[in-house]
Parts: sequence; C-alpha cells; structure tokens
Amino acid sequence: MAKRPATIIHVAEKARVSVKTVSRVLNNEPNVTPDLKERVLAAVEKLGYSPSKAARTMAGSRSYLLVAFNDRRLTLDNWRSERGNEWIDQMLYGAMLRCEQSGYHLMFELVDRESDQLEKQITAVLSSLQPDGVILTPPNCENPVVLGALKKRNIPFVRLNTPVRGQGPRVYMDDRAAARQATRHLLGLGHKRIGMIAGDYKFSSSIQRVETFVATMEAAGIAVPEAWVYQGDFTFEAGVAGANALLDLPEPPTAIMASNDQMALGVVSVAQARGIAVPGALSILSYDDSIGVRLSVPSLTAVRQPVARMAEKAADMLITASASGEKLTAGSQLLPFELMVRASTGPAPR
Amino acid sequence: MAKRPATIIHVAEKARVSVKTVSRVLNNEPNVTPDLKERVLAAVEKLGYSPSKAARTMAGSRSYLLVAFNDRRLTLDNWRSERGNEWIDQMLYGAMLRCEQSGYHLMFELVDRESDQLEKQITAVLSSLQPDGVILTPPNCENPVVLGALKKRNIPFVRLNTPVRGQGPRVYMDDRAAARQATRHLLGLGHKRIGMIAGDYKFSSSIQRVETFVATMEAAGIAVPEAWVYQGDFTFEAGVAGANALLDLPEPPTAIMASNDQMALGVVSVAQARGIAVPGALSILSYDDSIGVRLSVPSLTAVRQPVARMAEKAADMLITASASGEKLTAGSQLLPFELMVRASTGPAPR
DNA sequence: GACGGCGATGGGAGCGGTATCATTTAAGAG
DNA sequence: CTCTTAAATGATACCGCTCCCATCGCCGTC
Repeated sequence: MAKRPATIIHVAEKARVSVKTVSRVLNNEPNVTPDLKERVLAAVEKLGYSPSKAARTMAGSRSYLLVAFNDRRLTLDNWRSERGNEWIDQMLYGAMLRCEQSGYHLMFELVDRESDQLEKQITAVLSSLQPDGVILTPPNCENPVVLGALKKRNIPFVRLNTPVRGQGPRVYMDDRAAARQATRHLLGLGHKRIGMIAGDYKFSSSIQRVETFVATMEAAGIAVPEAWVYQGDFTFEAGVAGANALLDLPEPPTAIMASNDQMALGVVSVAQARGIAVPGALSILSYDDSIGVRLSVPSLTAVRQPVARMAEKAADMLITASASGEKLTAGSQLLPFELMVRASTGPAPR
Repeated sequence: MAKRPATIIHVAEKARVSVKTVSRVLNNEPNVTPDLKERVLAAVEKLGYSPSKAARTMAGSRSYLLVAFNDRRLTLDNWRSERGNEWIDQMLYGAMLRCEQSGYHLMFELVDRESDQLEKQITAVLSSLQPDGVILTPPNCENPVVLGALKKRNIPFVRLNTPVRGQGPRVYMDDRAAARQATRHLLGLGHKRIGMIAGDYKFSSSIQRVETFVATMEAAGIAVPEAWVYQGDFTFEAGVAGANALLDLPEPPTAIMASNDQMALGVVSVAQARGIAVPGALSILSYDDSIGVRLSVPSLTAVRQPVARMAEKAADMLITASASGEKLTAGSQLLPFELMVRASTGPAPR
C-alpha cells in the first residue's frame, strides 16, 4: 500500500531514454535535443518525480544543503526566556527563502562555543550532512576552532556580521559607523555622561562598539572612565545588572546604550523599577531592533541591522559558488544599517 | 588538501573487522563481542568518524530526518512584519532539541495552503527528502490534501494542536476548555457584551473557540448576536479591522477576545488610537501568550499554549516509532494550557 | 572519400551505508 | 567425541543518483 516514490529509472523507461539523459535534463546540462527534453519532462510530471536528495548527495559533488551554525547558549536562552528570537527568525527568513529558490535546504545547527568538544561537534555535522556551504553567525564566525575545522575540510562558508576581515568571505554591516552614529545621536541630545552595556567580548563586534563609543566620546572632548562601560553577556539579566551598576555610580549617566535588545530591555525594567523617567531622566538606546524594543514603553531608539538581507546574501553566495563549481571568492558584502530614532532617547536633563 | 571524511570502510580496516560489524556497533545491534565493540568505537573516535546521513538514507529504511510543514502565508507574514514568530520559535525549540537527542534532524518546510500545487509540493518534499516522520501544524494538520498525501505514502505524522480527532495521532491542548475558561474569566468580571475576533476558519480551533465562546455565553444567559463575532485571519490588520467593527456597534462590547496575539495587539492599538482605557473601558484577551502580548501596555491576559512541549512530544512520538520500526499508534496526547491573567482584563464598566 | 572533430546519447562504475544470507565459531546435548 | 544449534562475524547485493568514458552518427575539410 505504501506507494514507493518514482525513481530516475522509472522516468527513463517512461520517456524511453537512458538514465543519463534524464539526469542531463534534470540538471540543465547542454546537448540534449528539445524533443528528448520534452519527453523527459513530461514523464517527470506524470510520475510526480522528484530526485532523491540522498542519492544525489552520495553520487554527486553537491548535497543541496546549507548549514547555519548558531550559538547554542544564546539561542537556547532566547527560546527559554521566550523574549523572542528576532535575530534567528530573520536569519531563517532570509536564508531559507533563498535556499528554496534553488532547490536547496537549510539546516539549522546549534553549537556550544564553550564545549571542549566543539571541533568534534562541527566535524560530525560536516561529515554526516556534507553541506555545500555553511553560514556562520556570531560568535562562531570568529571562533578559530570553527573556522579551522571548516578550512581543513575545504567547505565554503560565509561569515555573518563580523568585523574581522581576512578570514574568508563575509556579509556584514558597518558596526563602527553604527556605534559612531548612535553615540553622536546621544551627544547631539546634549548627553555628557553616557554609559554602555557591552556584549560578550567573544563577539568582536561587542569590542568594536565599545571602542568606537569611547573614541567618539573622546573626539567630542569627553573621557570615558572605565566604570561607564559594563560588560554583559547579551542576556536580559546582564542588562539589569549593568543598569544597576551604572545607575549606582556617584554621578550616574544620563544615557545608556546597550549592545543588544535583551540588555536594553533590562535597562528599561530597572529604570521603571527605580522610577526613573525615560527619556526624561535617562535615555536608552539598543543595538537590535526587535519587537520587544519596538513595543517597549517607551519604544526604544535602536540600530537596525539588516539580518534577513545579510542571511539571504550569504545563502546566495554559497549557492552560486556551489552551482558554478567555482571556489567562493573571499569578497565581503557591506549592507546598510539604520538608526531608528524612537521615544527612548531625548535631550539630556539640564 | 580537502580532507575527505572517513568512511565506514576506514573504520572497519582500522578496527580489523568487517564493515557489517561496524554497522552493528553503530546501530546498537545485539550479538557483538564487547572486545570488538570496543575496537570499533576506538577506531570511530580516532578517525572522527560520523556516518553519512545520505548513505544511510539510501541504503536503509531510515533517514534520521523529520519534516515540519508550516503554513507559508502566516509564517511569511509574521517574518515580514517583524512582529515576532513565537509559535514557530517554540515549535523549533521543542522539536529540534528532541531530534538532536537521537541524532535526528528537523527540516522546516513552508507549504502554501491556497496553492493548487499543494499536493505536488508535499510529494516533492517527501520523495526528495524521504523523512521518517512529519510534524503538521495548523492549518495543515486539518488539510485533507496534506493528510491524504501523507497517508498515500504511508509516512508517519503527528498533528499539532488540532481538535480534529480520528485522522491519526496528535498532540493537542483542550481548546474548548481554554475558550470556556477565557469566557468565564470575562463573565466573572461582570462583562455582558463581549466581542470576539475569530481566526481564519481554515483553522478548526478557530471555529471551536467561537462555538465554545457562544455556548458559554448562552449558558450564562447571554445570547450572542452575530455582530459580536468578527472573522479575522490572524493578522494584526485583521485585529484592527475587527476592533473597529466591534467598537462601532451601537452598543459596543466592554470586552474583546482575539483568537491570537497579532489580532489582540491590533485591538490594543485601536483602543489606544481611540483613547479607550484598557481595561477601564475595554478588557482585552489573547489566545497566544507571546512576547508582544506580555510587553504590550497594558500586558495582556492570554491563554498560554504549550507549543514547545507539544512539538517535543510530537518529535518524540515520531522518533520512537521510527526507531522501533513499529507503526505509530493513533493515540492522542493532551497537554495542559494555562490562562495568564494580566493587566488587560478588569471589571466591566458599570 | 577518408578522416578528424564534435554533438548527442548510452553504459557502467562507484558513492557509503544497510539488509540479507552465508559462513565460521563456540557451547551444550547425547 | 561427534552432532546440533545458536551466537558471532563476514561477503555481497543493492539503494538512486552522478560522473567518466565509450559509442554513434553527421558534418566539414583537404
């Protein structure tokens, strides 16, 4: 009763051609008579045939599969806390749809950056799935173990949103420019004491944002004491802790920028708990423009990262390279960001 | 330079056993001497070997792959509008982690319920991916075309969160009880005129919620005019339209329940625009407990669905059945929901 | 008109596993 | 000590596809 799916042999028989010719038609290879091509396509249609990915992977040099390596800790934390996972949603959105267009599939994998089995994990995924390409998201895209494993096996990869150059192709946005624009936005509003809640320094964009923040402040004639920068780990709780630390300073900042949405929301909750008016007494700025940030009260000024577009571009590069058989060029793609000015930033209290 | 991954043959050679014995060890088959088993495992470890999924799929009867069929329209709408996609996030969360535990993978697929190519789409996925099982989410889990295609090919599936019985195994919550409890909650607060913004009737839980709402109202001695029920399609915009329709009634309701989070947030935005106090003049209740609902101002009273747990259970059923080789029993799993009472529901205005 | 070259097609060898069945080995019965 | 029997192991045929190479015909060239 279990209807077995048609194979290429059935198609070949029905079209009265050889298996090889069917393969040619399916892969758009040249040198096939229109007549034969038509017969094959008709047979394919009639039998509802769709080539087995597994067989293709085994026999050929392509698997029609891309893998996205995501950070396990951050992803699980987001899922568990149910505070949304916009970065991943948008990544899936961009990459999946691009894959679909070319008959590719996207496999979502979580890797634990702290595990001493990291290389083994990666290797296992690569050899069991044999993907045609890999999309690396922060912080994996900067992890030498991950990069090394990929290079050793000569598997094409594209790094998403990393400032680190020279390690292979990447799709990114200008994080420095974003940090500069964000800092200037606050300076322009008259803020002199600005605190920053940084992200995990395993993400090098975290470091860049801090550096650029400090540099931009200094360029405006304001030295940034160490106490103004709190190092968090991208969690809501870190935002709370950072906000408390900053607001407990003898001279607390009048504005706080947080390196991602969860931490920014943590700052908001602290302000609320302490009865601090936002933006009246405290301006808050986020580096992720997710739904929580937009729905927050007040809605937060935030840097908007083109995550879906970056993912789409990354998938595009990998698929194009794999289809053409050419080696992926190490080029970088720069995508524009946007500073969404909303209600959480206002003039510094006098 | 490109390091080729080790194959079962390399392992067999290194362990000085036959290929078949390696296969036995890898699949935990009985009748292998501890001595050999150990040698094989050592070789596996040393070579960093991980069996090729593609080869296993081709040769064996399992593919170690589950597919989740999700509604294309709703998913894309959620992604595009960037209002979060909690249902899918939680589905991934539950199902993926369960898959990981058993060396399975989860493939996320979008299918267009309106397409006349629907059956062809499904068939193509099934024959190209050959999954060991399929997770169906609403409204696909009630779509006869989808169910038919699956049954024709004898592919095990589990339906998520559908009230429809007798079509195969499912994991669900008691939607009627939820609707009843939600309605009673509002009745208990003294509301007499309650409006409902229903979901797309393609989702049979939408229908159930409406029916139960009406029945519960009638049991309390209140007849529900047709105008009190607005049919939406789960989008924010539908919530806006529904709220406007309900609030424009000669005798507008003092409470509105919306069949999902997006529509509930639409209602909130209308109330805000019209200057209607929530919950002072209007109580609002949602059927999804997502981040938007929790962060909304005021935070919304909502039915909390155990999506991650349902997905985990579904994956578990499929994997267990596939591993044991037994046919999936048609049993159903009922999981508990919870009514989260928050700030958006209050006593009816006198 | 023989020959080279190229476009169009087919034949058959794998790819890396699993499944079936044969074979060897060891244990227990008579 | 032989014979039976089951456990332990191996040999080998696929699975469905792509890739390499052979073949065949047809044209143009000198």
